[in-house]
Amino acid sequence: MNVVPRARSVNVLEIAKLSGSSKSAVSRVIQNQPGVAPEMRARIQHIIRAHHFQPSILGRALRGAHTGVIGVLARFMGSGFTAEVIRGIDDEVKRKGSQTMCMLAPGIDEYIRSWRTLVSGRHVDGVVLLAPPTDIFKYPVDELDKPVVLCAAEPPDKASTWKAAGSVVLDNQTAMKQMVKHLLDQGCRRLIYLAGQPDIFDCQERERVFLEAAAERKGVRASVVQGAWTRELAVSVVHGCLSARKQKPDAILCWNDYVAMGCLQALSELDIAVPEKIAVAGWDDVPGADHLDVTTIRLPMLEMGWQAARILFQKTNPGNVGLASPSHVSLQMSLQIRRTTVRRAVKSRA
Amino acid sequence: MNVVPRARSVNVLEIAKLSGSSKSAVSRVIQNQPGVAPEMRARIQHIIRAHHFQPSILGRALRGAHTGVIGVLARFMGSGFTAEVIRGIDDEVKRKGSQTMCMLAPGIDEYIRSWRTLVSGRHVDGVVLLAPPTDIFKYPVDELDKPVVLCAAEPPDKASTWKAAGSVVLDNQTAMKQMVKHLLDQGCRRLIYLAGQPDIFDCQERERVFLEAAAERKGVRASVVQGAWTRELAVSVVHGCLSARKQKPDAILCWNDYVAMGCLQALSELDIAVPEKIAVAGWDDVPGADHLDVTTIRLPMLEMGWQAARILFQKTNPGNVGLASPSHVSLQMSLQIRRTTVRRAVKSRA
DNA sequence: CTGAAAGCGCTTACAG
DNA sequence: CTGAAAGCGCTTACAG
Repeated sequence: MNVVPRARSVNVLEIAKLSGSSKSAVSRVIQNQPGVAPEMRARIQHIIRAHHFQPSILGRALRGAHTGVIGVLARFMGSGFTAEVIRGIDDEVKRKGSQTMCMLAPGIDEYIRSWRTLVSGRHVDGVVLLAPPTDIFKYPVDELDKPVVLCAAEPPDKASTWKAAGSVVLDNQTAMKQMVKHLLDQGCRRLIYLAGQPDIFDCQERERVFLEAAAERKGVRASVVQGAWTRELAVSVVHGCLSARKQKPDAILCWNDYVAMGCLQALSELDIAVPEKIAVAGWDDVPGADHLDVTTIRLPMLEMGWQAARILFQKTNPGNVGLASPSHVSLQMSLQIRRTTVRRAVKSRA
Repeated sequence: MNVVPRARSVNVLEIAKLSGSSKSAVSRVIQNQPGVAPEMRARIQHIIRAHHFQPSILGRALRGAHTGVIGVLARFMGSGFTAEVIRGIDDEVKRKGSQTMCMLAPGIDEYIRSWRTLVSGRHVDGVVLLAPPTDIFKYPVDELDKPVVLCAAEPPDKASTWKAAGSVVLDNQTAMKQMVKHLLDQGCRRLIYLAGQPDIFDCQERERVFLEAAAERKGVRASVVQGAWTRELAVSVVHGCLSARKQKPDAILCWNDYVAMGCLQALSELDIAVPEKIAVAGWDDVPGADHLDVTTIRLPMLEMGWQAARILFQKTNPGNVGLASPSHVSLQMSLQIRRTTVRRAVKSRA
């Protein structure tokens, strides 16, 4: 196959020739390094601008230098969560003059592969792992030479090679306690939790703290139901769940808002009054959840992204000593009380 | 700054040494090219597997060869549209054994910059431009050496340098005609269209075909209202719009479903019955639109992504002559009739 | 301050 | 079939 002659854009050598200097000088100017006479520096800068010259990231990357590109690895695009956190990361990355590159990798094998593509290919200065599959922690991280920040996940073993990674996590425990307290305050005593996929860190943690929070109060029955991962699955799971149990639950807490929608649909089909007979709550506060008046937990998705990018930059440029800000952040979520759980007299809706 | 000694992973030269051959042979094996003795080929393959060797995309890219990476440029992550189309692209790209890299670039300048990062950096074999700002067509495309496929956009001038680009567009005209016909069938005669951002191709086109479709029937008043780009803006725009007009509209068509939610909220605050007084329709069929029972237009987002990736591969590998499939595709959308527009007796909801 | 040279990891004519 | 060599675009010791 003959190689198509490529419309070559200008490169360092040409800039050097045009300015009557050398590649070295041009490179130093590009990076704002000393060692170039002021007049020559000005001349080179002029030529660079005149030709809209942008140094190739490839050459730079191959050489092992900074690329000005930050990688983000995510599993799914389906949820608003991924999209919104990426937006937060990108905000902050752009503010620093860098660019974001995202890759999608649902399964653990693809995840590892994409990670290698990004990192060992030296495309990027660092990587944000966004809600990685929990199996990721079985792989060592230290053989990789680029900084890593975890988003919505934490290594199980603090002593592992992962301890060098930064992290931004959600305080699931506090939020779940608030949620459970609210449901109990509404008079609910038989709680069901429709849990999410088991290979997601937040899902695991929420399931656990749900049971813990419910166990703190006497006379409360709490159980976890698996399999309702999507809205469609939730419909049939709720149907099955309610027909199988003698004693109906009086509250169903869902791992996300879409599942809550499926739950509401099933209850509507069964003619079960919400919230009178069964209270329903979701998680995430997706767009539309307020319009549907579903009680939920609001996630600070944008801030999660900002923090992740901030920490990554801190690791990427250790030069900026200054006031070292934390590399591990835990963010609070906020309970949004709406119609689907308010059973008491005081239905205060601001 | 001293360079941290990087944990070098194995490279072509090492594989060559280990197998007792040369870089050339290894490279040929990697690419399944002829010119290597069967036994040597087997030996090299064995070593490659044993060391989990993955050739660096950088070296390959720098040399101008295929990288197995497809670039996607998008403006926003906010809407489900972007996320879902990317998912479709990624599906198809993975099926071909390649990987997807996405970049976000809201404004035209960032868009151009990211495009150059992707293409002139030779990171990618080709690029999908997802709902680009319409200003993009002012920039020539032929100086770039990588294939391009447009998603949800078409160059205004078929004779421009853009004619080499593939495209997947939505048939806005047909869908809009169906929507307007449906509203007229429901007895509506005074239509308002809440239009989207003017630098988006689909928004421009839908605005135009809305007026065309309404003009086809006598006795129909149709007007376009600008500024209701988001759900929040929609609330105040609808308030303003209804207080300003003597004759109220009897149907409000919104450029997307979130805006329709804002519209419904405003009407609810004004105690205006939907659909009896005013019918409301959205566009996109986002998750939750069915639960809210909003009439809308469903977009084949996943298929849009599949098609874009298919066309791009066709351009990337012109070798696969076979049956050349089309490089320009127009996809149909489907009208979803729901509660917010059904004013006639026959309220058939399947 | 200045620039020639080596090298990052690959692929591809080219000569043997 | 086989391998040495050049080169993609950059950065960085190194010598002047």
